[in-house]
Amino acid sequence: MISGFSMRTPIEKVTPETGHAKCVGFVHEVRDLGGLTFVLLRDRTGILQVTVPKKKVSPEVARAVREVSRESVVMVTGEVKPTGKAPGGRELVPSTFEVLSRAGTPLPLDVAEKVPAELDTRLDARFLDARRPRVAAVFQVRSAVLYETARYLHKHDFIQITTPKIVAAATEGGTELFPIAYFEKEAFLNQSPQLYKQMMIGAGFEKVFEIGPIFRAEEHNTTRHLNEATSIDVEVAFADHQDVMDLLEGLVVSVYEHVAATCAAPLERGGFEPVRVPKAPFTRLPYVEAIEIAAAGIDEPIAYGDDLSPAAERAIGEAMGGHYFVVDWPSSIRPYYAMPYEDDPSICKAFDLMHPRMELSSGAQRVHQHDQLVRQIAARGLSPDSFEFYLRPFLYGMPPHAGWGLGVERLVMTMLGLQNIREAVLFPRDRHRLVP
RNA sequence: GCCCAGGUAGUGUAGUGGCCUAUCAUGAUGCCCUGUCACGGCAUCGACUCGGAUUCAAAUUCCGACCUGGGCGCCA
Repeated sequence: MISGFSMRTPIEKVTPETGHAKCVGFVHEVRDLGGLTFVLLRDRTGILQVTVPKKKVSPEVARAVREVSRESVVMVTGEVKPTGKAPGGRELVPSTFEVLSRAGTPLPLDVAEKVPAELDTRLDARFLDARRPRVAAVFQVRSAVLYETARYLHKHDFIQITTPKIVAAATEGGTELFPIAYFEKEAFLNQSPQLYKQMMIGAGFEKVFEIGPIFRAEEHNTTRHLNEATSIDVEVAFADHQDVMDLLEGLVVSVYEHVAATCAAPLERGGFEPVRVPKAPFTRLPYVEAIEIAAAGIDEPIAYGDDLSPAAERAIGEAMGGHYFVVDWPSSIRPYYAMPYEDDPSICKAFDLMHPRMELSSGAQRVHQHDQLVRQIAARGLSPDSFEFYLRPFLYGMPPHAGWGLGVERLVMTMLGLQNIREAVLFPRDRHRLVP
């Protein structure tokens, strides 16, 4: 009878001194030498060698070991014995060996990874793929990133909010939205909490953040875009772009430090190098200097007023060698809500936080005066009437404010050197993938 | 959306008109093996995405569909 899982010993806690132990996990590998069989038992903390001398164990144990398949779930009890012949200097000799759930054969992919599997194959069988220590490490890091982000912001007196993901209209512009049926009305999945967090500035919350999903219906097909992503969104009242850049770089450094401090073991099991904590402050590179660096580094022409292409970002990233901000962007290529400089309205108080490989975050001081917002919307050829829902809070007292949005997947991806952003999501949604 | 490259056993691959009754590895199944740690040995199993065309002959060439990867655009 199965009982007492709470009494089991995590594999990383099994030492030569453990004595009697109960361990549970997956059968990572079976090596049958004839009279002697080695079963590698894996839980999320590591791998333990179970050594089975067939003539010295009970017939029931011998039969269970003979019949077990790779990746079956088993519970094993027995004596832990110190030995120099086994990994970790200890092995478990079973007195009971119970198969709790037998894995079918053949497996859709090789968890032990003697043969690699393509990402598409892996995502189709993500439940198996995630058993691999490398994949498990990614999501332990992602969890640590989210934990430290929330802790850091709470510690800085932020209020965590959650805002609707089902919205009535395209409010921010610049991207395609997913239409959905909302009873008798048409609705959309929200592209960004931008306007809601600004409303909470209008509500006097002063410092708000949200960690939540964002949806983009863009038909891109790259290693750095998702149609459903997770965004860390921050908005701060009585702050300018410099203030929120300081906050952002402090957060990024703190997140790296927390991952370095808490995820060393899973990263090592997963075959990752230890994370290297970036040094603050990050360079603040004016846009005009950025395009000069880009122009010198790439063949394609680049002019003032162009956005930075991926090739340009890589060229600048190579020159910068670490995280950096691009600041003082031309107002013409930033959204209507970015605050122009008072002395030169052709540039604005917007910024991007860059990792050498790609953009991580965008932010700005926002326009907080209703009249100015209306003018900037109109100047972009948009109709202020269709922004009524957005503009209304600005009529009744809106503090000056600034904020940013930071992509969780890109942060994890660049932190760990992942080649494809889909690796940083358990169940990614891209142009073609809707299941699992 | 545009462009490029692909689709061969469960997985990863080799194979550019006949030598393919399709390579190798891993896996699965059975047998042997008491110190493996990518265990080893023997045997067996298992695949050319779909439809059409060209040809005496197609995994291989052509057309279409579907699917996948990547670059760009857009975007974060």
